[in-house]
Amino acid sequence: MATGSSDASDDAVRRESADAAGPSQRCDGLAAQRGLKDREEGDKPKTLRGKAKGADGKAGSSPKGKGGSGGGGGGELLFEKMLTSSDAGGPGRVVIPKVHALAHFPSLEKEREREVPAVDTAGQRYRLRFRFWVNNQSRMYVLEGCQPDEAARRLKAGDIITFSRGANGALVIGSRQPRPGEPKAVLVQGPLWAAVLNVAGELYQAFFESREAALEAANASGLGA
DNA sequence: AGCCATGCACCG
DNA sequence: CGGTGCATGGCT
Repeated sequence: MATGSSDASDDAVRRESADAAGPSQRCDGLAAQRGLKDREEGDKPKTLRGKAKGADGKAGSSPKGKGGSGGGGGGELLFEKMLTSSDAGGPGRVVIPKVHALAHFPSLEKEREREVPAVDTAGQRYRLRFRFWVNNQSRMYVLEGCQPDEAARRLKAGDIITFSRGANGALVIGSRQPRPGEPKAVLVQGPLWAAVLNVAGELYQAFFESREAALEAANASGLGA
């Protein structure tokens, strides 16, 4: 494969989808994000991968042993997801990315739905339903019954919901705010373009209102070419 | 080719 | 009229 060189430009510029009718929230400024590097299977800008272990998010490279977190104090982080407006808005249905659904939730090979007991970090217990919808020739996995938790935590689109496994194996739900500088792309509405910029040797992600502007900035920063 | 966000039709 | 389940479309 001869890809190689200018991968950056293609990967760097990606369009954010517009949410038809909504409060016109313009991004006139510049949202910067440091440290882009998650890249594994099907990763979406909206799906954040948890690499932080129990303590603060120190960017350490862990050699893949599962129990890395070891004693942390709270539980082993399974994955987290930034809530979309669909996740947070209505009936409390949270779409679970397939890879995580298959990895961390009970298999639905035979059942169409499965009850998943869960506890939040405050000790409140919830009864969630893990199920799937048929979509095209595949499946879409959804966690239902999240509304109480979303309400209790005042979760809105752009907030991050975390799924951990407690010591007893129970599913633990938590949430956190995106750290400053973390992409809140889901909150941005309207047709925007993003570019990865090289600013003084540090990588940033910036959003623009036109593809041209994004490309121009990318070129200027030295990553476009 | 596939995923997922979201709209919406249908059914209670 | 509200919610479930689905289909479509945008994006990777």
